[in-house]
Amino acid sequence: MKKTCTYNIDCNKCEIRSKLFCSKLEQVELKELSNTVTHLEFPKDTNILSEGDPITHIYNIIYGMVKVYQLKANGDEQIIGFLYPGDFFGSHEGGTYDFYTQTIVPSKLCKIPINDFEKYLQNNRPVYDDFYDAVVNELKLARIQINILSQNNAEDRVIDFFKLISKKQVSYGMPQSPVTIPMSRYDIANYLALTTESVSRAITKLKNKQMLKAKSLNTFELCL
Amino acid sequence: MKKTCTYNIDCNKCEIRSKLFCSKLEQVELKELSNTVTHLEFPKDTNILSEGDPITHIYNIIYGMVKVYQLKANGDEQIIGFLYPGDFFGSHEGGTYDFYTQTIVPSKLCKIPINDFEKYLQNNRPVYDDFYDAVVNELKLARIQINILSQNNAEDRVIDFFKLISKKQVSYGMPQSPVTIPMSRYDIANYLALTTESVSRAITKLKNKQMLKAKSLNTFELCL
DNA sequence: CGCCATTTTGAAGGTTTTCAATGTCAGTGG
DNA sequence: CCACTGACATTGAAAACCTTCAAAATGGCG
Repeated sequence: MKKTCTYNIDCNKCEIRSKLFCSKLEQVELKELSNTVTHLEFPKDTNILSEGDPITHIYNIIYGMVKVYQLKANGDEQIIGFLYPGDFFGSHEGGTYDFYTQTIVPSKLCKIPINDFEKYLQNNRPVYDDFYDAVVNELKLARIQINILSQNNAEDRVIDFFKLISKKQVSYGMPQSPVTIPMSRYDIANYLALTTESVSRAITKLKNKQMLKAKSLNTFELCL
Repeated sequence: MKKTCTYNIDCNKCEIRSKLFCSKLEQVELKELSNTVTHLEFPKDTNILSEGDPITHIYNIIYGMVKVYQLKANGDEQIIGFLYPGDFFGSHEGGTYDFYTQTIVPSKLCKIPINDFEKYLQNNRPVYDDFYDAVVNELKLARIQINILSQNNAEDRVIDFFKLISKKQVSYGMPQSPVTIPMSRYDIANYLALTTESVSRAITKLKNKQMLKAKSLNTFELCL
């Protein structure tokens, strides 16, 4: 699969608009926005942007999933979040992005030029408020990750990871269980600051304890 | 030492105003603010507010130091930050605070009623922008902590902690080194998700490696 | 000066990492 | 259609590191 672009978007028909700042825009603004956005389809494992790139766009996730990561001092990557449809990334970092993003499954993104976005931010207070709330939410998620990492027990971290994904699913209208894990064991391990082996062993133990039931390699019934 | 209150503040004479949103206020607003703020002096280890308390005030730190922590699912506390003079805490959580704060040394705080603060937020765009930047900065600090915690090596975490404090000192106009550590080994350990013993051993090793030179129990020359 | 809290040091035990090998699954080509 | 391949996941065993529990040392403060 190759990257495909779509122009002539009609934002009024957007399937995820209700979840985004766009829902706060006036009809006039929305019509205007339709002319500046691009829809992009990316295959799995596509880099969208890198730390240090000049900020040019805001990206909304229409479908698929994106991982966000930083590089640590030693050069290793550290995943700081997984983005679901309705999530966005790309702003509040000053002049350049301060993280990397990569699709982990085939994904469709909506790309808005930063200048247009800034305009709405300046002129439309509800948009600004919405955006502000999004940052606060990111902060909460970061602190949840801190709480997860502060447990030095692989099993507890993995349990928390499944709970986190379960909650994410609920907030995106999916069922609480079973949980679908599109990310690789490597990505889970990275997010939890463990090795893939430790994640694998923890999952095995949880299955033995009947706390997880594997429906497939990436789907689990939760009994936590 | 007991808590002492001061009224009749003159915000124009505030020693930390330049570091705070107040520097974005008009003279008229500042005069008005002077009538609503209170200055409070607290001894070491005083709880200022708890998770779940209704949001009533914004607190600015004039001098001293405050630790911010959350309670984990198991009831343990998890420190998520240390606040220096010029830092503030108390908003962007909805109706209630979602963390605990406690002084770790004798501290003087400036307490602003949330209603007054919200008014400036609504009416004065630079104040809002300033405040927004503060949240973004908190997010960056949270992600730094994630990067620290993702290293499963006590020595590396402790090194990063010293570097972090060193940077904090610089941004508050203090020298890069020596570093002064007002927090207890317990607090350091908690922030780093280690035990006090591990922190102590890591510091000993770093001293042996000449990477740290202890000038006193809480002051270290850095050679990192 | 002496007490008490905090910090440091010690030894044993437990968990994770590391390195290696095996197992599993999807996609490819014969 | 099936065997093969390569990426990913799981399992195994040894080593490394942190935690735990205990004891000694240090430093602040009355």
